[in-house]
Amino acid sequence: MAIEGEASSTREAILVEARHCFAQNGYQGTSLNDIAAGVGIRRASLLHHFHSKDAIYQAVCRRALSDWADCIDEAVSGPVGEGWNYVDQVLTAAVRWFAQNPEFVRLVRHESLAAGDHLGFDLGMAIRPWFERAVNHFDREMGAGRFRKHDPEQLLISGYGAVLNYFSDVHFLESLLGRDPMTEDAIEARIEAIREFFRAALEP
Amino acid sequence: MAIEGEASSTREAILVEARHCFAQNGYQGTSLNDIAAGVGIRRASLLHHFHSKDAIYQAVCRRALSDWADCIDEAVSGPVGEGWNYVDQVLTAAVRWFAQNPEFVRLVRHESLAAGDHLGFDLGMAIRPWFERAVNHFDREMGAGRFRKHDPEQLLISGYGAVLNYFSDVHFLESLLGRDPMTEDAIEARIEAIREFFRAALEP
DNA sequence: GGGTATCTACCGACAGGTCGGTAGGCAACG
DNA sequence: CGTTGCCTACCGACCTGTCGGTAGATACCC
Repeated sequence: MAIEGEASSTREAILVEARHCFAQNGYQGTSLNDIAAGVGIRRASLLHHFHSKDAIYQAVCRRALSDWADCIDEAVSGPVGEGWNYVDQVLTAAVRWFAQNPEFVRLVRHESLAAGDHLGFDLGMAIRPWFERAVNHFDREMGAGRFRKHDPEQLLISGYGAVLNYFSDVHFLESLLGRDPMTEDAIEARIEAIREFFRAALEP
Repeated sequence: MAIEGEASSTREAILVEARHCFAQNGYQGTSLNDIAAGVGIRRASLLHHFHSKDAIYQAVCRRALSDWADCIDEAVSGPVGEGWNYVDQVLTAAVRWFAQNPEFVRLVRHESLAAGDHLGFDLGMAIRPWFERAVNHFDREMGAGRFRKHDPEQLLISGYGAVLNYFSDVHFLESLLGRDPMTEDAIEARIEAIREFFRAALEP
């Protein structure tokens, strides 16, 4: 259920360890030896389960994306509400999920930074349906006067940046703030700040 | 003057090409051959000017950081103003500089994602003085009632994410939006959106 | 002639990937 | 029951290519 879990089969163990390595050091920064060592087998044995490094990476990405899709689907599963409370509910669920799955966030960041070479998947295309749905929702709400008028696309891009950055650049924040940004208290404070900030910008 | 400029000496050409490569593909994803090919010399000739890959990277980082410091120093060089206009002025200058120096942004992103291995420099420590200065400014302004009350640290972290992300994840945005996010019009729209969003959140 | 800048040639380390082979589980068959 | 054949999981040895870095020769320039 949780994306950062334990392993049963060797294949599972490989996926878990590979996600950890790729999230930590990116595709280029991870060697098959690193993954194999983490699992406790040799490199040749890795390639018995996956026929290439690329195949491992894509499996990791596919799994991560599907976990995330589950989170979003669950968050928006109920009836579409109106006004701040509904947006707040979805936003909070998403942020909380990111906080619990920092490896996913770092994987995404590495992927979207990797740029030209489409390694794992086209992240933009994958997210697009949710993005457009959210844009339409904001359009409706702003049109109905329940939110102040902003460009919904720009708003979502800002939110995406403000949220994901916190969990991907943990090391940077630690040295900037001089404290651990991933303690339970710090995360709760961050969630609260994001909510307040968006509420301030959105509520009429 | 501009960070993305041309070269006079070979050493300069190396720094320019290296910044381009490191920004595009990160430290691990850039080989000395890549840089040398871009400059038009052999790898061994690179190492005549810089005694190691690390030395090149650190020189690039030092230069980039100092260029950015110049931008900030200039933006806050005048007398410290009050209220939204002053913040708006500094914010706009910073965003505009990021828009003109996307390689700097990608360099920073790669660096803050690289995490454990302090390759170039401690970015958090380097930015800290400006960060604290900004926190104090917001504290004063909020205390004086000229801004709505927020946690200044959280506010700045949100802003940092909302701003930098746009220029670092260009490829992601291109496939998400289905259009080029770096055209002049798109950038102006982005700047406007960021200003409006922060104004909405800050102004009482 | 003494530097400076560039080159070719080379090195050891390590990358991803292949190959041949081994140990053990398991079902079929005499 | 024993043996035969097949399968999965794993391993060590090896391949090719690329990496960062070094050494020495050469060409040019003051």
